[in-house]
Amino acid sequence: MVPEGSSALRDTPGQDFFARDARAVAAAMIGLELTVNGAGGLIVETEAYLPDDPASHSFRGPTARNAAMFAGPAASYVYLIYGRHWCLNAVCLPGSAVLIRALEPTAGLDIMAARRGTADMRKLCAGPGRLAEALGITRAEDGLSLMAPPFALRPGRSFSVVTGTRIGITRATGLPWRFGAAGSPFVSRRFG
DNA sequence: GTTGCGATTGCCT
DNA sequence: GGCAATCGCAACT
Repeated sequence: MVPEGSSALRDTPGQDFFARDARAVAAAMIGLELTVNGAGGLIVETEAYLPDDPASHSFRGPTARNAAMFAGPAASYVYLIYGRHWCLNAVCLPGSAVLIRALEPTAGLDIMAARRGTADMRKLCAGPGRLAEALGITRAEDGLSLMAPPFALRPGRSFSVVTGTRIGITRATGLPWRFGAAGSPFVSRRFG
């Protein structure tokens, strides 16, 4: 029996896994192992963004940038932030997505260290921009399915899930839509 | 056509 | 803790 409030998935996520409220998906993604061309790790931090959410890129409807957010469940949504960092999302129901914010590195450590220019495991994938850089994600991956190569998502480890407020946003602050693996040293910021 | 700014990071004090 | 970097997008004239 798995304790309530913890993550545990036995099977590889299918489209139905993503076709749910983004908050439920964000919590359920904690503990999954995500790799891109063999490099990646366990998801330890996520955030949910919804259609009627002022902080979401989809808030004002479809645009050129956010098209992937309306491409259907399990699509990736990759965007550039501050002119320098790529961020990876998992699309859920139309106009909603889960920002993948941090991984506990488990696979392809050498290539991720080379891409990041550091071997510090704690900083390899701690933050959405760092994670994308370590996995080699750019605009080229925008709109691709997370259920097919180069992506791979499969059961990893069960964690107790904690929540907090989303990071770095200026609108709709205060909502507890950030999810993390309790006690993980690989998150971008500690949970209060 | 122009302008303001962002779901971040790394370097500096 | 403060702040510059850097550019594509979307809002606005």
